[in-house]
Amino acid sequence: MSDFIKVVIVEDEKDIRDMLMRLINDSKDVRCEHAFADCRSGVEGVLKHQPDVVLMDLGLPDESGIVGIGRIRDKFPEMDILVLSAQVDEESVFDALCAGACGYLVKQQSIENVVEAIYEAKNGGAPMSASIARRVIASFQRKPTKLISAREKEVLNELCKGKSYKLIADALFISEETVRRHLKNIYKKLEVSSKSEAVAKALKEKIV
Amino acid sequence: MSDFIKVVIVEDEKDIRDMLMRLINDSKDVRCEHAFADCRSGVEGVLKHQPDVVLMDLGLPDESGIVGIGRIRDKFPEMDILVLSAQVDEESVFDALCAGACGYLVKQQSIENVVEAIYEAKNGGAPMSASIARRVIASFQRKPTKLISAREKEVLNELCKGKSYKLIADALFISEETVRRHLKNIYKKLEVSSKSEAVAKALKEKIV
DNA sequence: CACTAAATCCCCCGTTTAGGTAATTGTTTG
DNA sequence: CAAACAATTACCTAAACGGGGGATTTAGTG
Repeated sequence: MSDFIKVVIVEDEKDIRDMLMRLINDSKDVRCEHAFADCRSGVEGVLKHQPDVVLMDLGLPDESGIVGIGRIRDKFPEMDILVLSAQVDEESVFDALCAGACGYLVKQQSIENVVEAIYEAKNGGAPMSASIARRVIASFQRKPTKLISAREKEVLNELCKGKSYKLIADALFISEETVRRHLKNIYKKLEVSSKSEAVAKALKEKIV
Repeated sequence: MSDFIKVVIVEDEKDIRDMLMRLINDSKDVRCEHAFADCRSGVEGVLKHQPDVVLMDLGLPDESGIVGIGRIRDKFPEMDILVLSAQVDEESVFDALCAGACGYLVKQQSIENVVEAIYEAKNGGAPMSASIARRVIASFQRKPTKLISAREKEVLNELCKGKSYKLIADALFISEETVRRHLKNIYKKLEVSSKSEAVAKALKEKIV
């Protein structure tokens, strides 16, 4: 067993791949001996060599790195997978994190810090480029929804606990009829037509 | 207008407060002239002095820093609020982020890096102690739920779109009766008894 | 002061849903 | 191979729900 942090790279651009390898192997405590240029062989290589950390690109020629992350995750849930991508769109970021990445580096911003990020990942952290981190945090924050009134929000809140009309009525000390009326208004405002739809929308849009 | 990043501290322990102030005022580009020892006066001070960054403790004598964060957020949504707390429990972390914090530093781990974190926050980042960052990221990942079968997961998926039995049946090319049956099983497994409850649970527990 | 919006309560009616019981067909797995 | 489980369909009933009316009170706003 070596003392090095073993790294595998999956990245299609040869220049970047080589640069990453050099950056890593010039640093102490980390070592990269295997790098792959597409997703399928990358995943295969990762499963075979079982590194401590994977550096994963997203825009790969054969299939998205995101599905690769999922595959690796299924086999080795403890492995640290760091995304290193040029893509900064909402969907790529969150899909990658949902798939199991433990960090997300934007190529343009953080490629020189990749070794530092590897240390951080091994240290139980979650290295992210600043802009990514901010967006991740922002995703927790409720967006201000003028549409729904305060009282309606309370009703919606109870609804999201899965309560029936009757239970909501009890919780808010109003009649079942009033709950029904609020729900009608909420449905109109959210453009939905059932409790489950309303709950789904409310939770996804972080209204509650 | 000064060129300094203006910082206000809200922290009840005098020793820490003083140390933070020294750390900040010994660094360049940042300056702290106001510090408060409880939440209410802290919020008041923040609203009055309108700093660029707020350093906020959570365990304050009068009320939780979390409500303070919310109050500040309501007035100045663009202000960067950094939590600096000893509390590392799940609830404190996520409540603080939901309330509007843009970063979370664990006192024991990151107090020396507080100035660095302030720079990072002003730079559009979201400074977090390593363990916090990892937990934030982990919260995106679907927890492996053996309980629900693959087919049931599909049904649950459609359910989370707010569909009726009939529409789910159409979407999955099965009879309404089968949908009903799946739902019954899902309800049992999730320990719920209605569509909205199931949707709420599925989305909150990230089953879908 | 009139107007509006929010919150409250009421009725009706048809549809949807939840829970019970039962049965058939594959697939997986010990 | 038998047992267990997943997926499928069926029927019945009472309760819950969604959409359609209408009404009152209070608070805020032009």
